[in-house]
Amino acid sequence: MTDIGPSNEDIAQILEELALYVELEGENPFKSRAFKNAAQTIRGIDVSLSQMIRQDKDLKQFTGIGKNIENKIKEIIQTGSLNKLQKLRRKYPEGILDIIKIPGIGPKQAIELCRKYGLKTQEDIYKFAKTGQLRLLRGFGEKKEQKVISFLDKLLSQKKSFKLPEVEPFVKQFINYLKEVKRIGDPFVVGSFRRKKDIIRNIDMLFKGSLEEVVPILKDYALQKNGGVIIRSQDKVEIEIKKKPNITIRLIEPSQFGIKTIFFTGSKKFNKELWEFSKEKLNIGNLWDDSIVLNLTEQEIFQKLDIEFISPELREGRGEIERGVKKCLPKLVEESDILGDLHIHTNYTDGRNTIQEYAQSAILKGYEYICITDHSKRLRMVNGLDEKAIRRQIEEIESINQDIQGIEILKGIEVDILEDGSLDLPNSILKDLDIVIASVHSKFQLPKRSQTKRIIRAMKNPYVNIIGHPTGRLIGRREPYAIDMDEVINCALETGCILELNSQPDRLDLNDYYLKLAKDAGVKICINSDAHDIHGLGLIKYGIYQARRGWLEKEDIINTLSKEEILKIISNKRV
DNA sequence: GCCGTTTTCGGCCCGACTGTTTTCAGTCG
Repeated sequence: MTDIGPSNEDIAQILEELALYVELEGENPFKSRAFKNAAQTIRGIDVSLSQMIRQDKDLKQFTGIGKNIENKIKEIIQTGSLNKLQKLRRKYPEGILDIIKIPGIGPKQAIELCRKYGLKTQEDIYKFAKTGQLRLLRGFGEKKEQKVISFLDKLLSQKKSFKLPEVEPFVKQFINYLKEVKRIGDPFVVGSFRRKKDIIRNIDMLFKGSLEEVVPILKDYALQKNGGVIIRSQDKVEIEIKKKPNITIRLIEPSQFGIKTIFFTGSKKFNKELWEFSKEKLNIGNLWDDSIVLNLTEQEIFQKLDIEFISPELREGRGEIERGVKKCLPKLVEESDILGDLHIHTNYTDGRNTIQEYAQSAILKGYEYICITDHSKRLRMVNGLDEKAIRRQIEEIESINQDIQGIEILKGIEVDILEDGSLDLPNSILKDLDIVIASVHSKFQLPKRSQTKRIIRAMKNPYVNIIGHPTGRLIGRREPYAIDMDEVINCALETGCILELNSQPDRLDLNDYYLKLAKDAGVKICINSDAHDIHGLGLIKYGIYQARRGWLEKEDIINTLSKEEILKIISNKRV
């Protein structure tokens, strides 16, 4: 029997939901955090927990999973859910977890809004706020009401959306189900998922097959997931599963598979440009429906158009067709080009593994080097390091380096950029580190002018090598802070500062658009995992996706270079 | 909840910010 049980991501989501309810219950806050930590750990594990349980393997080997959570995971895998969670869901109004997601409203106020005022969904809150009633409540006022309104204005107007890593396991499992269990021929994912966009609203898939053949299989699958199937037309079926993106399945004539693959991979803008191009090039009316492309594969169609094959990640209408015609598309970076990770948090601060453990994992990943970059002292909440602690860490790294084979551990820091652009640590300590990442972790609301000045001042410090997550966005939760990216890019070029592509799934910062801007200007990028445990090193793959969308080649990225070459670049800036 | 352990229970994430409750609770990073 093929694995159709809960994926690790599913389990992580259930534990996260539990964490929220535990918070609502007002239980020991550390309990809630334990569930969140476990969820985070599980996201990073690349073996299926369902499989591990079947093989009777011990889950307690993972940090953050003890006896209790292990039992909960077993229950999730065996029953698809958690009794405790079901009870809690019944205890509170359905929308309460969405209410907590509104910035400025926490568990205490969410409960009060529900219990006292009967506001049970985000829509309820929105209406209440719009009529000026929210500001009258205890703990609210005009400003807070406005904040709530502007957040919900944006959120309620858009369709449900998902981060790529959230849907990846779901899609994989679905394909596996079709191939292994049902032996459906060649399910093929297209659309934004194939283009590896950071946000996915819908999964598009192509099948060769007939409605009669496919629908019962899809219904069977949807049933197992408590979802439904909608037949939209003779060649289009949609699967709806709660808390997952819809899957749109299109049934394609085998002779048209190639051209439909291009069409449904998109993007719209790319399609329009390709369509225009084909009209002239091949002297045809409609590329999507012309006999000239029948029975051709996607590759063959590009050949026919005399265009170099354009990777799906590039198909956004940003000049890729023109470059394809000239046969000079970028040779996009691959994960195997990456030789090391330069942004890692250990248990000195908010990371969950030791330097030693990271080193071992990095060796297994085939890295030549890693750089340890814990937080600086201002971030007290995570035990940010002061000079003394850094000295201690430097000593430990040097001692490990003496004993360890096959990898070099570099000494670094992720130092906070303070409000005025000065740094949270003096140069006297920064100069003793191999790599300094400087990041903004506070005062996100500064006006554009001041925020830009702040970052530029940091970049001009000779010891700052990399600007961490340069726009500070948290996908779906926090907008990027206001900065003049042109100015930042220019300054990076002038100072030799490197911009980070942070691979955390909710950051992916810089985004694809800015990456291309930076690349075109000649600014170097560093793709980092920002790992908080050893499994987090694997997140680099999402950074790679984004890098490819941003046209990046191996040459644009510093951590494709050897350690010696990187250190040379850094010492150049310090002169 | 988990972890580490001097194996049985105490420590774990604490301080700044916000808006308004005027002396602080709730929220956030």
